[in-house]
Amino acid sequence: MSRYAATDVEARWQEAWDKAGIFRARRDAERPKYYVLEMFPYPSGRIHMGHVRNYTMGDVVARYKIATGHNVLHPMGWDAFGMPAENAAMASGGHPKDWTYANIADMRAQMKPLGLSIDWSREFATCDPEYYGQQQALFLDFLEHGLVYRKNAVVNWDPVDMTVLANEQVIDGKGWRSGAEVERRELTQWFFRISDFAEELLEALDTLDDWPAKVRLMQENWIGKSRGLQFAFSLIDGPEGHDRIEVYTTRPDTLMGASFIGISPDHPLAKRLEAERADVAAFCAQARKGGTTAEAIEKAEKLGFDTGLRVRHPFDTAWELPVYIANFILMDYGTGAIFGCPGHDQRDHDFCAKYDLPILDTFLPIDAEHDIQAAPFVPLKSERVRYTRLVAGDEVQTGEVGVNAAIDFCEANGVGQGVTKFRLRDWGLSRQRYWGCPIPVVHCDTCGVVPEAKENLPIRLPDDVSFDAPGNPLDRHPTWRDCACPRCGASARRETDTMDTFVDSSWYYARFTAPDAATPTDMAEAEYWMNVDQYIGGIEHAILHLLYSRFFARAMQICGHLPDKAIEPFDALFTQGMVTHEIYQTRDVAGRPVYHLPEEVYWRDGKAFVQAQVSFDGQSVKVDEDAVVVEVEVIPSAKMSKSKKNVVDPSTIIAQYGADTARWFVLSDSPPERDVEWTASGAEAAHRHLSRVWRIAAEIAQSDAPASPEDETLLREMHKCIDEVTKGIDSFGFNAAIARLYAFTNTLAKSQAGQAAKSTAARTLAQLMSPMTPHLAEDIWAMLGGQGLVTTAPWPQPDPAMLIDDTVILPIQINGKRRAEISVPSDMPKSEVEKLALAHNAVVKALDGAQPKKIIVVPGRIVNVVL
RNA sequence: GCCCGCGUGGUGGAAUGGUAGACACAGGAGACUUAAAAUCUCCAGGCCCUCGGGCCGUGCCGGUUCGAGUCCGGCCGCGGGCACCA
Repeated sequence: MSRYAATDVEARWQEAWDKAGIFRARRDAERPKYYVLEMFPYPSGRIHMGHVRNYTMGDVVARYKIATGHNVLHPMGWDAFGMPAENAAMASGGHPKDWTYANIADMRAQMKPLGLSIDWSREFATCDPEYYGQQQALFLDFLEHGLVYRKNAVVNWDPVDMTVLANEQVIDGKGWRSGAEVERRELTQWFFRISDFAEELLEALDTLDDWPAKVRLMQENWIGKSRGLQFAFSLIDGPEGHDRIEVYTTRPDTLMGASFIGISPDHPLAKRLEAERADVAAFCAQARKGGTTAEAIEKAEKLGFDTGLRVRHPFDTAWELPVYIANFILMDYGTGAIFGCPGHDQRDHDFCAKYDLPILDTFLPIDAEHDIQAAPFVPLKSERVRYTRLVAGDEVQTGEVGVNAAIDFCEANGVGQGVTKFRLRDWGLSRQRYWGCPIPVVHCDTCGVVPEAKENLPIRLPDDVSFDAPGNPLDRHPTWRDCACPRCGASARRETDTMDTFVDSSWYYARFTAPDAATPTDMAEAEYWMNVDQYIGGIEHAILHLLYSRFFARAMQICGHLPDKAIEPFDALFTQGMVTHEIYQTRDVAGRPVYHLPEEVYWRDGKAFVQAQVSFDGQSVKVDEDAVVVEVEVIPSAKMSKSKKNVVDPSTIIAQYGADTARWFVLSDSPPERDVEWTASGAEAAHRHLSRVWRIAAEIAQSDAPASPEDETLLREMHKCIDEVTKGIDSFGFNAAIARLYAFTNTLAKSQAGQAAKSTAARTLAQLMSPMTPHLAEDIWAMLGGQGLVTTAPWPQPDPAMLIDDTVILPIQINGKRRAEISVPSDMPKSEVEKLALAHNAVVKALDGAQPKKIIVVPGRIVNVVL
């Protein structure tokens, strides 16, 4: 008997599926539709194990849904714009477009051998002009509907590379590429009005029952709804036009503990003073320095500048408070001004200590001493406190009640009003980059900012650009900017900013429903295919991508590009874990880590070793055979990265074992939402198991064993397996489903049943395995005379009668501890079971003639005798 | 600082409040073989044992329950998200 030759077999079945066209999705009113989507990849050039895991999970779902009679849409595309392409161009002198399309071709070639049930006829890349042209059309529609606007905003500006940097690209206050000190600069940028949807995006989270609670919570926190009081302090002798300072607070119950007013360096009052006074200007310049990252902020010293101005406290006009400009106050949250309450806030306490301002309390612990001068008293909102001053009254109550009472009191006394604020800010989409979707607007001297005419779309990126100088190549292009004003026809300039790449990924799922449509979507197709029934991807996109997509779906619905039902585009979301791998590390003489490839490491007595590495001047030099052997430090469960030398290339694995092995392994060892560690032995074991299944099936195909009493037992096991595997796949319990398949394989291997029963069992096993290991399943199915393709064969149904055993083994507990067991017919009435249990030796012995206090019989489960 | 999640054998993990450790990895013993590979069989939480079994055991302490890995409260540890957010 020959062995299972995975690679040949897999290529053959992929061809068969292709020929049969079974993954081509077409509208069909007869069958229920099912849209399964995995987050599309960035075309870096190589697929990695994370991709394999992600797309395999999607494929399991897709194939299962095909087998259960659904009309499945399972598309694939490329998130193809972005900085790596430009960086590669700058480094090697190529063109981002060539680099990107070459990478797409490479990755597609690596992906196809996985045997995914993808409808490749729908494939597109976001850098295709056909795609980004439709994105430009969407932008124009958004503009018309007031969903996008232009305003000045403070950004991280790299003065050397001459571009805006995302917060993630600012490290220690310096640009990640140039190393230059990042400046906060005000630029005119385009923004999506996502904050207008804050309330709706928050409330709709409650409807997303099939999303992970964790993701919903993260979005909830990101949107950051808060309720507080907005009111004004009147300014004494302020500059003209500045007679009050508006502040927002979530703790109005601390209003009587105010010590100072703080305003942002970007506050209109600060700017006014800055224009008039050199000392203020110097301070503001100092305060604006440094990035806006968490890290930069953490290190920055809290600085204040006393403007000399004073305000009056709203509840006591004789009470005057100083106005400081402070570097820690943000202009784009609340009103850009705060009142400082040192008694109940650590930062304000530090600030007041530093600038010698009074520290007052407004409430204290109920039954403990607290020295407010030494430290602020910061209770939880739910903690009960003893109020000591006005506004919330002087009763004992929780902070939460105090806040509400304070808002009511202030409103009743004409001091401000209760307001709701959100942390969510509008989404700045302008990027000073070449490799992105051009923003389709024109700057005209007479007409101002004018939307491009739709018939001029797509506004294509020029191919002839150079990356030899910093800044945006579109800005430097000799002719690309020149155009005619769509409104007056005079010569005008194109906008050279491109869109944030998150825009590209915010609507691709909708485009897949009609990838060739002449408008962004085709409503008939969208009506049929939307929503995505199952979306699968990494938790790292829990906030930005998923929130942006939710916003985009709403915006597209408003513009008539999506049906009403699609405002929440993803019905179910699954976030899968990473594929990790051990790191093998030694150290050179300077103590710096040296990493070793898995194949350099060998194991003895559970310890890992490599040939010694000797280092001269930090250069690691490998010494020859008879050199010292060095024990390696093994760091488990690490993210795969080239620099740590712990990357496993899927293509290598597929060449060695076949795709089914890789697919089986990434699903088998851990629950899908958790990380899974890739191990060579695990992969080998997976391969060994698949070969075994094939061998068992091949033996069955050639056997002529007659029917036997064992048949019934085997078929009962089979139906239980169908039931459990089906439930496992339905609930994303792929690892549990696979464990069940292992168990059933063992049963089948040992069974003495006849050929007919075994053949049925093996064909069913092939069906149950087909979502995970489709090639092997087809091969077995064909070998055992299955009709057509196993991929399209109807999913097996468990026979309920076969799921119930005639007899069950019932454990008997005495006082909750397992002491014995009895075998009883599964339909035996409780009273009979009780009698049997009481008659059992162990029970009689334990009772010692006494009556039991209580007997609990859980049919089919357990008996508990309480003494 | 605020919010959330998770702690089960040597390892990954399984277990609608009902026999804890399924299934697998690594390990051990054996069969087949001249040998190896491949394959197959068996063992395997810990501690005792008169070989029937007994005691302990799901991070720690307590609670609810006939019964808790699972529910509740507190602690310890690890991981994740957010954060000059007023």
